Order: sequence, then C-alpha cells, then structure tokens
Amino acid sequence: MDIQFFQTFLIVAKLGNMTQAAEMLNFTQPTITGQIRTLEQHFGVKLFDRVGKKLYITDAGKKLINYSERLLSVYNEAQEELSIHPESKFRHCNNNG
Amino acid sequence: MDIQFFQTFLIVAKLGNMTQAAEMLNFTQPTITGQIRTLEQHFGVKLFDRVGKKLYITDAGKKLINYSERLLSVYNEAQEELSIHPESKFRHCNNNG
DNA sequence: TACATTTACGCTGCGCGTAATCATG
DNA sequence: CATGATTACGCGCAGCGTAAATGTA
Repeated sequence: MDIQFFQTFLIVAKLGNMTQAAEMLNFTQPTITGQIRTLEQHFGVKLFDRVGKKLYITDAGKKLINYSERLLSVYNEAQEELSIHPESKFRHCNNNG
Repeated sequence: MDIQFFQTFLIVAKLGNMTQAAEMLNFTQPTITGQIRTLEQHFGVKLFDRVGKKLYITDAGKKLINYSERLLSVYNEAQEELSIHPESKFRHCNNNG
C-alpha cells in the first residue's frame, strides 16, 4: 500500500470532491477513483457513499481520516528529520507535527 | 513509497542480516537489497554501513527505526479497526499498539 | 446540457525473482 | 570454498492518463 493513497484519501475526504482533489494533487479524475477504490478493497470497507454527484464519507471513512493523518504525520516527520531537503509532497496536510 | 519497505527495513535492522530478513518476509535476498536501496535513495541517507558481510546501522537508520515502528503501528491499528479480517502481514512487529 | 464519477483500455515503470558477480572469512 | 550483499536482466502487474460511458440535476 502506497502512502500516497492515504494523502489522496484525506484530500478527497476534506473536499468531498474527487475532481478538486485531482487538481490539487496533479492527478486525473479517474486516477483518484482508482486510488480510493484500492483503499476500499484493501481494507474491505466502503469509504464513501456515492449519492448522485455527492460523496458522503462513511463511518469507516471517518476512522480512516484519523489514521491517515497520523500516518502522514509520522511519514513527514521522518522526511523532515532524515532528509536535508525533503520532497515536502504532503506538508500542506501535516497539521499535527 | 510502499509501507512494506518500512517493515522490511525494520526486520533488516533488527536482524542485522538481509538473508534472514528475506526468509522471514518471503522475499529473496536481492529484493531486500533493492527495498533498502529504495529507502536510502528516497530519504537521501545511508541506512547501513556495509563492512564486509556485516551491516551496521547508521544514525539515520536508528532514527528511521523509530519512525518505521510508529508508521507500522498506525497502519496495523487502522487495519485492525477497519477490516474485520486484517491481512496481519505486519503484526509480528507491532509492539506498541 | 453540464458536471462528477466510473469504466475501458493501452502503456510505462516499478518491483519482483533468477542468475551472475563481488567481497569477506 | 562457503556465505552474504550487490548487480544485471527480463518479466508481470499495478497504476497512470486518455477516451468513452454512466448517472444526476
């Protein structure tokens, strides 16, 4: 499981919109769909309810938000401490390091 | 960056031996080398000093042990809470959840 | 019709194993 | 020569983008 997928999930969850998440992350819309689907299949849970165009996060999704934040926080912290020049891909979402 | 690589790193660091790590993780020796190398290149640091056949973990490596443990801990916790039947690939190393 | 997500599909690159090579004791 | 790490190399598949399809307002 790539750490990137958790970042994607966080952005989608917070924006409630895959299109905007795709733009923010410099991916395409179908790629976002695929990444979310990969997470859902991996954990065996549905992360969003798709009602029309709207995304409603599920209870499992809400839980994963917390884990994703912690995961990325640790990852970013590692990058910042180990690397002199971290890639900083996820820093905009690291709000508890 | 795949979460698996952190697990591999932890095992190698604790065993001080890539061959044994490969056996434990059901990978081959060259695969372990590649995964460690990927981590080293990604973070831009050397994780082990190779002196003959011996591996000596570097200061950066020692730091990454801590981050890897925390990362896998969060990941396993997520799996255990979200999935009814987690894959449990990393449970044998999750000692602080 | 406009907009957002999903599906279909081909392609590229990463990561794997096998085999060969290097290096130490 | 035995053992362990690395390098070389080919292959398979995961994940990407483009294009088409589906579904709502």
